[in-house]
Amino acid sequence: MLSQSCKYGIRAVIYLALKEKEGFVSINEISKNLDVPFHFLTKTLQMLTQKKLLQSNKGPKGGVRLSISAERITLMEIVLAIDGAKLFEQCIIGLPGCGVLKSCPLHEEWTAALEIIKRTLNEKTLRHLARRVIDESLRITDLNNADFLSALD
Amino acid sequence: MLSQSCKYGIRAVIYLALKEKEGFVSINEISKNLDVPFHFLTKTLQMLTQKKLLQSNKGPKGGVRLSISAERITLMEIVLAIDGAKLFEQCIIGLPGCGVLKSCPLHEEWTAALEIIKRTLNEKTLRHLARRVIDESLRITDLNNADFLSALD
DNA sequence: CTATTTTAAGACAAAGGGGTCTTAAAAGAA
DNA sequence: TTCTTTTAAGACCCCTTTGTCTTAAAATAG
Repeated sequence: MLSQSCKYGIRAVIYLALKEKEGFVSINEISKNLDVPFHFLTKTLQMLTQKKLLQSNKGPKGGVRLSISAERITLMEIVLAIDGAKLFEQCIIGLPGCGVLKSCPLHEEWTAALEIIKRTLNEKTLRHLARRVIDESLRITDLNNADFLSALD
Repeated sequence: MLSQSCKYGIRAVIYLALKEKEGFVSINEISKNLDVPFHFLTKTLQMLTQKKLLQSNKGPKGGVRLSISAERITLMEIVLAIDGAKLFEQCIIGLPGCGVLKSCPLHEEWTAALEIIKRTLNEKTLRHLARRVIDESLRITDLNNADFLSALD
């Protein structure tokens, strides 16, 4: 469904949304708290930086941060930046031109499921998700957010 | 979403449902009509044979056929036989234990989309899909079914 | 029995994703 | 300036998926 890169990336930007007020956050901190491979995460976040969704700074006090407010970034923007649009364009059984030319026998149902997914990704902003993590104590880490959540503010 | 193997497999079993009355169909015929790599398809269909969804026979007049009537085989059975259940068990952002332990902030929406997909796969039988291909002239090949459809009966 | 047709099985190659490691470059701290 | 911290970039490896090819085994046809 989503690539590993994209999964890590989503969790990282929610993390950044949670720490929005703190400015630049080092990728090292993110990778440790989310238990995600450092260099691999670095590449993914680089993509987001190149697409202007993040800003980065080198050196001490450097790191990455959201380039605009968390409520103005949707999940769809993150997914498109990392995985591209192919997920939303492919026929479930791989027929080229399905939906344009004659469709496959699952086209209708697959389109309906995709619509839910697309709507969710378009509607949910990083602010929404960060708020859920705090208010409903949902999580973005393997175990518990407790360690870094308690240090928020 | 679905593996290439699974996509080929689904198209092949719909093909077999269309030719249900004709008994054993050679994999060579299927691979040519669907434009799918022969040896690769063979392995996938072998899996379906091992899981008793297909029957196979060697030699002249041999090939594969559905082991039971097309209306008694759901798409879900095909997908589970080829790709397994992992698609339905994984968290959209890869958190282990999501839904069991504390959930991720997308759990609710992802579950809803998955439900549509699961319901479709469980409800649609090979008979349904074959009928759609005929009645609504939908397709399971890259171009057009015309060549083998016209030779049905 | 022999030859042919077909699936079964397994070795192998190619490509991509995931992940690690090393080096470069930039920025701040001393 | 010099050292340290951090992102940037790229080489490299491993594993899985996809796909090809070869050989074996079974079944039919003659």
